[in-house]
Amino acid sequence: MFRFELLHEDPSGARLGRLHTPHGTIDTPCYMPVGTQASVKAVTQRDLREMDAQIILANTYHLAMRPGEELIRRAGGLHRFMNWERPILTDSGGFQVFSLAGLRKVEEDGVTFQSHIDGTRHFFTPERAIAIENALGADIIMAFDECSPYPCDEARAQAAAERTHRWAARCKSAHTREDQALFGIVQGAFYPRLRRESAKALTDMEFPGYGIGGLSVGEPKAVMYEMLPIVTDLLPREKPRYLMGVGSPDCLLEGALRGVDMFDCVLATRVARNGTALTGRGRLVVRNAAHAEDYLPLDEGCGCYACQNYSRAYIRHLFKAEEILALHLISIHNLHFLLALMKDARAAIAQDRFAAFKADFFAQYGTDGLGKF
RNA sequence: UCCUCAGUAGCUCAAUGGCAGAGCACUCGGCUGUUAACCGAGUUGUUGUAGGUUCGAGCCCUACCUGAGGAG
Repeated sequence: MFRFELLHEDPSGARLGRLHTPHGTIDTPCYMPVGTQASVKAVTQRDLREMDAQIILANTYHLAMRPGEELIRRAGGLHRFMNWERPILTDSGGFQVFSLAGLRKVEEDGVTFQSHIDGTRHFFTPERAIAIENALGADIIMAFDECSPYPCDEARAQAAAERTHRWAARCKSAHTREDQALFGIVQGAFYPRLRRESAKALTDMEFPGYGIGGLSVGEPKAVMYEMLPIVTDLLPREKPRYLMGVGSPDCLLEGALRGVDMFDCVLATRVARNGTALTGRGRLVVRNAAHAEDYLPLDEGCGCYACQNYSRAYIRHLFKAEEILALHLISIHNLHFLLALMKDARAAIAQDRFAAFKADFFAQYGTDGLGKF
């Protein structure tokens, strides 16, 4: 049921592909909006359909804590529960174990941690994570991994990567639904040797797709860009690669250039709620006083609902007045911006002009992939 | 006309006679597999006015100004 078609490779190294899932197809490279708790914050599923989002994310850890995977199973699965008939990908909760710094203990069998909601103690294992993901019913599910921090010494990074491999094998054994594609996750922190070993170990397990994890955890972008080709060169060409948690406009293009097919990121929706719009000319902090009487749309030439109907001055007013509509409008714009950017990127790849497309984008965006000229 | 109370940052208010502060507002910065409509930083003063006491006054004394309440 799950199939990846590699349609074309641009001279730059960027790939054009198509993912087939039980709930529809996804053109790659793609940006996936994040709906951690079965909701992409501040927008409706109708908004997501209108901006042509082909797939969204949800999170295993959050949904297991609340409302609980059994409730969602009884509700008919995640798609039906949240009224999203297109593909869904669930993250395993491995990253939450890493980011919820509060009481947690990582052992070979699994991870003991406290819920950030009510402090109750829980034990997640690879088997438990997969059981939850099976209950939720997403089209693509992620293996339960151990994400290393930055910086991280080599011995610790190696231990985490090797444990991630053993857990990946356990996830594969525990996985029961053939209509869900289970992706393994490459770790290895910032050590080329560990990244290569991780890519190889997971490739040997033959997953239908591969996540690249443990990046964008505080390291300089140059370091992330250095790690990417080391991994993508070793992963099987005909399988999709998903760079987890990455999604600033510049990183999307730099990632695609290095052979990444899928991205997800909370950045677009988070900065939106904090008053910043992503535009072709860089980030626009629309909450700033400079826009009090700025009657241009957030991004000139943008076709999104917010830009077609409202000015920066109005949206800034809404933001300063703490009107919830501000968060809705900027979120719609930012998501639309990244989805449209990837659509344009795909068109460029199809015509073998991705390198020029990227150069043109950065010339307008006012930065290179490292965040400055 | 008299009595009482109160005047401190844009607002609401702190500050045993000993470096004039907080919250909010405002300004700016940050945000990358969401513990985030969040976090951080910064600007703002003839302490109502004029005198006096004191080594030193936002604070004590005098007069005046303004506001609120009360009496007539």
